Parts: sequence; structure tokens; C-alpha cells
Amino acid sequence: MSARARPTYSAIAKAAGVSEATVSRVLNGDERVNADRTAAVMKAVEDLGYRRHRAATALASGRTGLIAVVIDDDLSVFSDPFWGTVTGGISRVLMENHLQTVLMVTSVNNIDGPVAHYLEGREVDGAIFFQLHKDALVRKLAKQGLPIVITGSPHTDADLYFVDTDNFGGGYAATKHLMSRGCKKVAVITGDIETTAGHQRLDGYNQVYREFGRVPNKTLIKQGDYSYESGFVHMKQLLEEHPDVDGVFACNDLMALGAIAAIEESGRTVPDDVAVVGFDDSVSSRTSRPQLSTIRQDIAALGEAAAELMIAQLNGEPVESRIMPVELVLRESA
Amino acid sequence: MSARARPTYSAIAKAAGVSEATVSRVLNGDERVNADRTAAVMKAVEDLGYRRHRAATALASGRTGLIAVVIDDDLSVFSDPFWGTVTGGISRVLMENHLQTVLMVTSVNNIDGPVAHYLEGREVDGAIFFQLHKDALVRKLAKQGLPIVITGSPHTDADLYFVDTDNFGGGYAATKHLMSRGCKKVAVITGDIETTAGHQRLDGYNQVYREFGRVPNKTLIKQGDYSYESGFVHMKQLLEEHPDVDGVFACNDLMALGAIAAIEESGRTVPDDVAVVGFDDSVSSRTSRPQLSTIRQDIAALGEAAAELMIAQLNGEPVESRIMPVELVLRESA
DNA sequence: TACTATTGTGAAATCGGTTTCACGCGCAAG
DNA sequence: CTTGCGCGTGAAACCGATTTCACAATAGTA
Repeated sequence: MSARARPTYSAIAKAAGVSEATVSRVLNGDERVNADRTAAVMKAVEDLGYRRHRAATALASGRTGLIAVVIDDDLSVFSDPFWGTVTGGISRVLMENHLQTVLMVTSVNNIDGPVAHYLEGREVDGAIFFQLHKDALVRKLAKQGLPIVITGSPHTDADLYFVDTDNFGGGYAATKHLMSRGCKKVAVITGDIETTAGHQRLDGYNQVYREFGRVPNKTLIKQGDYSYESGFVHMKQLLEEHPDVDGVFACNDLMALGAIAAIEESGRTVPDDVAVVGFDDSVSSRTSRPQLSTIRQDIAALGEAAAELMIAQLNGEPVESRIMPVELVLRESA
Repeated sequence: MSARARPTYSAIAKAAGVSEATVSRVLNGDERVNADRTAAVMKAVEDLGYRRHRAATALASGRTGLIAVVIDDDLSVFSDPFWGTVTGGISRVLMENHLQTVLMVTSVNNIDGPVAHYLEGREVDGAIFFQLHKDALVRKLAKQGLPIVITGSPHTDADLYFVDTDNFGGGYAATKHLMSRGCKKVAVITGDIETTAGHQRLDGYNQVYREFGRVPNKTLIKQGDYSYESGFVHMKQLLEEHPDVDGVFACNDLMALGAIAAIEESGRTVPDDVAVVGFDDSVSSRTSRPQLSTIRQDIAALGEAAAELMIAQLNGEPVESRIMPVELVLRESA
């Protein structure tokens, strides 16, 4: 009585008057067990306060109950609340499904590094990757049969499951809004167009021009890098080259803020002289003056979707990649 | 040959001509094993590309190799890059020590919820908690012998290991700077003073007044809640009650930004009429105009320190809680 | 009525390590 | 030349579940 040793199958089996095999069946939802016995086991489990021993289960069944979330530390992952939010969404959904989130923050480039070893070692049941630059490792793992989901834009032809924001739709909506409010000359400051996300946002911009039967002047397209400084510099240049530019779609909020700084420095006002739309709906978009019109994505939902794809894979259910919708948020800058 | 089955102790033992017990000894650094045998085992391990099976080790030894990082979702944890950065620091150090980070985002208030079950179930070797409001659960777990570290301010008398920012020192430095630059009437907009962190920052402010042989007027102390709005509202009120206020220490950057907005709205300028110092050195502190003078903390180092405390506990080494230093960063607002 | 499927159940093997225990050997003390 | 101690080692038990396999009881078929 005093020894509060953790109860095992052995104890339950004894209490319920059945074999350990039956206990296992009941606890794993095997339908074939007689109803009385099932009830007896359930009661014993309840009475004794039984809790599964994860390691034992993992050893015997091969399922660890752990899902890795791999974050490439090359990215500005940690100064950006975005990833934290995504991770929160993932964690919540996994937890509801009795899975735990193993966080790995390392360089993913190395196809033979510690992460690779870890994941190849089947120490987790699956892995969710964040925004990759290279997908060699991921493909290798997928080929080995490890269930994988990618959050962010997958590369090219890879037949991997992924969830992503509707970058194209966002770029489209932002640009369309600028045109619709009367802007005649709308420029764009892109993010890293090496990434699919960066490219897609630009594609959305181009699509609007196309629909208006126009072609954007190439010098209206500036290639930024998501930093405040790049927004500032490129906007300054735009104003010199095109004094009559009256609209800008910056592919993230930080660059939008930089652009606004440049616009105001030139003596112009936002949005009257130049309207600006960002992307992300970051905190600063609300605290800046003027407040930023931007594209909002439901970031937590992105993480939740990723977790759901993973769970579907684990259950052998049909899986389909998902593109999450975005929403244009109008504030003061456009 | 074709069957690339994962090698086990059995295979290594055979290859090295020793028993499995000896393999285990070698791999766990048991000194007593003969040098020749040790070498033979090492070679076999290398040749066969052996990798530990975590679940098997966990089952046999009781050590899971997992450390939980528990984040209370009550907090604004995920809109704030702070926690992501801390988590990154933790993860990095743990990984270097062959431990994995299990992320749990849930309500920690419930002393009998799923998190509690999980942690009590010894599914992890230790747990690192983020900024608690209630520490009932933590104390319970600590009493059960689970190694614990708290990141952020611990409560009252709890004899728990923790790492925290030097909140007092930060409040002191911020206020001192304002006084030193000539401000005659320095106000403070506090954060949640229910938390130790919020309280300590205020204490630092009071200490400076004390050293200057003065006592701050109680109406100069406004109780905010870390939000932009609360910074704005309280600053507005301050300006009405004290038109001659010429310095403000806002206990985080977001409130500082709100305060600046209020100051400028009143027709005053920052820092000439009213100087402002924030706390956090957030991204917005650099992108706002005027740029924010603020208190910088090495956030990643905070996480690393937490992980180090955990590892020390696991190794049975002497452990001591740590207060991480802060630094005053001067930009434009003060 | 006899005989074959079907179904529920328990004994035992298994997962891959760790740890206890006992044994044989060598060396020092008596 | 014994007795004793300690050290290195292997055999085997063990950690706590899952799963295979065989067997008995039951249902279904001819």
C-alpha cells in the first residue's frame, strides 16, 4: 500500500482476472474482447490509476508517440514570432492526439548530421519541417518511409506533403487592392525570390497587371530580402527612378515599414502620395504610424493543418497538401 | 547484406567477440573493461554503424533522454518572439548533450491536467517551465523528484532552480539613465506587477529615486499590462496629470511605443520634451521612429542557462539559480 | 450427428538494451 | 602453500508493453 509503485499490465491482469494479452487488447481497442472482460479491465485500470509506460510501448510496438518539428537555424526563425505561432498550433493538435512534439533547432543542410541520424534512427514517428532551402535530407527520409510534412513552400517537383500560405493569392489581393483604389503605377519589393513563397507573391503581383491588360515595368520590381533596410533602400531607389510611383506592395511588413520611412523622408505622405501594402499582419503593422494595410494569414491554423496532415499519414488515411487562405487587412497605409 | 537491419548489441557482441554486457559497459563508459575489448567493441560499433535504440534504453534504464519545455498558453507566448528565442537556446544546449526537447504548450494551471499526467508519468527526465503564474503543479512535481528549472521569475519562497533576467537591474539602469540625462520628473508604466518580473522592474525604478534622495509621486507610477494600448492610455493620463513629466520608463517596448504615440499626439517631441526608455530590445525598438532606447537581455543565453541548470541537475552536480545581466541600449528616444 | 470454420483467450516469445549475480582468475597477505 | 580479496567478464534476469501462436469453445455446414 505504501509502495506507490506504478501499476503495470501484470497488476491489472491480476485485478481483472484476465491475461496481460487481454489487457493489451482492451487498451488498444481490440473489438474482439468479451464485454464483461473489457469492463473488468477498464475498472482495474481506473482503480489502479494505470498509465501507459511510453518507453515500453515504443519498444514493443515501434511507435514512439513523438513527432519531430525541425527548424533550420539558418533562418531568422527566432526573431520571428511567426514560427513560434506555427509551432504552437502544431503542438496543440498533436497533443490532442496523444503525440508529443520534439523540437529540433539545427542546421538541416547537412544530410548526414545529427538531425539526420536522429530521424533515421526511428526515434520519432514522423517529422514536420519548416521552410526548407534544400530538401535533399527530407527526400532521403521520405524515401525511407518516415512520414513527413513540410510547413512552408516545398521545392519544385517534390512529391511531399505540405501546408503553405496562399502566397500567390496574397500577392494578388494586395496588388489588386492598390490598383482598385486608383493607383496607376504600382511597384513591388519582393522577398527572397529563391524561395517559392517569395516567388509566388511576386507572381500574384504580375497576375494583377496581366488582368489589367498591362505589363509591369521591370524597374518597378525590386528584389529585397525581407529586412527593414532593404525596404528602405529599394523604396528610395524606386522614388528616384519613378517619381510618379503611387503604390507599393512590399512582400513583408518589415520591408513595408522601411518603404514608408523612405517615402516620408522624400516628403511624400502615405497613403495619399504612395499607398503601401505589406504582408504578414505582424505586430508592428498595428503599432506603426500610419498603421499598415497588410495580408493576414492564420498562422496557428497553418501549424494545426501541418499536424493534421501528419496524423492522417500516421493513420494511413488519404492525405492532401493544403494551401491556407489569406485575408487583406485594410488599415491606414492603403 | 541486402537486409539493412539495424544492428543491435547482439550483432556487435558477435563481431567483437564479447558478451552483450560488455558492449553495454563500453558504450556507457564503464572504465573497468579491458582496453583490447573496448577497442574491439568500438570498432564493431563503427563498422556496423550502430545507433542506440532510444526506447530500449529508456525502458531498461529509466532515462528517456527527453526534457519537457512547458509553456503556459495563457501567456501571450506566441505572439512574442521572446519565447521562441529562449526555446531555441534551450534546444541547442540540450541537443549538444544528447537530450531532446519536448515542447508542451498547454494550460499549466490545472494541477491534474494532461501535462501533469505526462510529467508525472516519468516520460521525460526533467522539465523546464516558462514564466508561471501559479507554481502548485511545479512544486508537486519537484516534490516527486522530477528535476525542474524555471525560466522567468519564480514565485516567492519556492526553493526551485530558476534562471531570470536581471529585471531589477534593468529597471534601475533605465531610470538612472533618464535621471542622468537631466530628467526632473520620471514616470513609470509598469507591466503586470502580479509577476515578479513586473515587480522587480518597478523596484529598480524606485531604487533610483531613493538614491537620488527623492520619493516618486505615486501618480507617476501607472500600472500597465504590457500592451501597446496600455502604454498609450497611461501616457496620455500622465501628460494630463503631470504636464511637466519629462521622462518615462516603460516596462516593455510595446508600451514604450504606445507612450511615444501619446506623447507625439499631445504635440510634444521625443526625446526633447519627454525621454522614453523601453525594455526588451524587440525588433520594433529598432524599426520605430524615433528608435527606442531600451534594455537588452541576451534571450538565447537565458535559454542556454536554463538548459545548463537542467543538465547539472541530471548529472547530480551542484546547481545554482542564475540572474542574467542586462544592458542599456541607447538609441533615439532617450 | 459429425466435422470444419470462427472466435475469444492465454502462454510465451519478442522488442533492445541494462544490471545483477556468480564465477574464474590473479595477486597479496597470512 | 593456502586463504582471501578484487577485478573483469558472461549468463541470465529484467524493464513493460505488444504480438504471435496454439488451443479451447462456439457456431455453422453438410
